[in-house]
Amino acid sequence: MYNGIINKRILNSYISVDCVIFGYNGQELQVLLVDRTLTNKETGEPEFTDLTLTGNHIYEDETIDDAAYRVLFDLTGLKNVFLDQFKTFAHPDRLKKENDRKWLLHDGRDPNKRIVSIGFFSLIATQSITLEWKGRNVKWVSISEVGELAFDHNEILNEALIALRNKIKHEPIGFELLPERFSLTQMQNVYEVILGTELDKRNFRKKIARMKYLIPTDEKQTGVPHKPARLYVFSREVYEKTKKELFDFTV
Amino acid sequence: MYNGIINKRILNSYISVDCVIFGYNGQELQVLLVDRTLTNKETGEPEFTDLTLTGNHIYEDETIDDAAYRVLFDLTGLKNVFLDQFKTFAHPDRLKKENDRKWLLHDGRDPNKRIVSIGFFSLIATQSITLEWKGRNVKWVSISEVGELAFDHNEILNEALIALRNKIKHEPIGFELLPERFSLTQMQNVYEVILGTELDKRNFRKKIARMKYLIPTDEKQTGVPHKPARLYVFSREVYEKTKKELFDFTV
DNA sequence: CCATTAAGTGTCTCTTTGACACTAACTATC
DNA sequence: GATAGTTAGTGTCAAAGAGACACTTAATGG
Repeated sequence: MYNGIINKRILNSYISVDCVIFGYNGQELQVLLVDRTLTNKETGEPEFTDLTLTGNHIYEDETIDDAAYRVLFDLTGLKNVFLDQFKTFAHPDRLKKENDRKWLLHDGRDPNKRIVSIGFFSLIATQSITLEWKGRNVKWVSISEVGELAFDHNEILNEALIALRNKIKHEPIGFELLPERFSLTQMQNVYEVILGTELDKRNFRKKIARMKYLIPTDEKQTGVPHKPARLYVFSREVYEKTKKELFDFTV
Repeated sequence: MYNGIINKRILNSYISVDCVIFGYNGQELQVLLVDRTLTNKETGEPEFTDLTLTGNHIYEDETIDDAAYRVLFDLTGLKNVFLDQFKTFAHPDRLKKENDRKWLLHDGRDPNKRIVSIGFFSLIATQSITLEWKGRNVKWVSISEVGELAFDHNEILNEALIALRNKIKHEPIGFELLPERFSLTQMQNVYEVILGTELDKRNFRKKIARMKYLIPTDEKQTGVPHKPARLYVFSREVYEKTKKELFDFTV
């Protein structure tokens, strides 16, 4: 709602992108977080530690998408990554947590300066990366185990999850979290952890049998102590050909 | 894709909201545009004229949503308006059209300064407003008749349309474009013009008969030269109660 | 070779979709 | 006040999709 405003100075702000990077470890949906530890300049003792999403400022000559791809590339070394701009955050108080103020001061930044952040979410196959980012520690954290994050990053993460859930209901993006070749059980698990539902195996397979862009290969799992699953690949070409505007206005 | 960058100066920018305001005149989907005419300071002659979306800068103490509601309120006088933040635009060249440069110079603004714009779309019942906005001319233009707009506003409008089409497939927002009491035929027309499809009257009614939040009233149309239609109202309470997470991952 | 484990498969019922055509109720005009 | 014009409102059938449900198969490990 329109609540009125206090002063009429026009907001002039740095612009950053924040990327919510989702991964899947075979069991759970995870998110990649940066471990931020502030050491006291005099004593060298760690003063506080917490976790943030990964983000960076946008440069002057750069598009928003380029900035997001750059953040992802710096962090993961990957270039062709699924990325979706889902929402922009600019609440006047979004950097006002005590630790955040300390951190910004430590970085030489003005903790009273508002920063607008454009939120992206990304899906990556966790097998494909090694973690290192500008000397900071990054780690995978299961969605269910994410505690309090810096800034407004809990809000950004929640909105990203909502966007992800909505998107996966209508577009085939689950495979982005899986290796190039994957089994249908893996795919089903991805849907289950994202949507938080249990799905019936046979019904799930009936459903995706209609999706012609999931192509069975001759390959099977190896080294598993049970019947090995057939592996599938996602065909973007087939997908682009077969997708149509679907008319469902459910709800 | 990540194309590299030319300089590494951090983007510092004004932030604006741009609102794509959709309306419905009983026949077509329309959008509210501002007629921008630049008059030569010396001769008083109009130098050029074009159309823009409605937008404004965000103030320092204001949330993004507040700014968007403020823009809408200033333009329409309406306070409880459907509003949806759909995408943020900040391409480095987005203000680089010739007329835009002239316009910015005329306003005393730096035409080389990049401005980040947060895009919203809004649905309003056109009957409910009278048009006046800061002395400028605003007018309804049918979607099919929108020509070239200022800045990157064609792109913003296109993205807004995509967002609107996606949203109306899954959430009951069509009534936002209609008077408080509306007929089912009106509702069907709204879906048809937004989705660009023809719908079967009986099937449409079967479908929305399941939507318990469309409540028939005792009232009927008057003054129409044919059988008068029953009027319905949308019940937000019923909607909030009956909506559930639907599990459809079609496509 | 036996136990364990996950893969893979079919049927039935119920709901939803989509195609299709006539009667009802009001106004305007003659 | 009869008639023409116009849109409202309604039901059925066939095809497709959703959802519930249980057994056999193929690998490994001991």
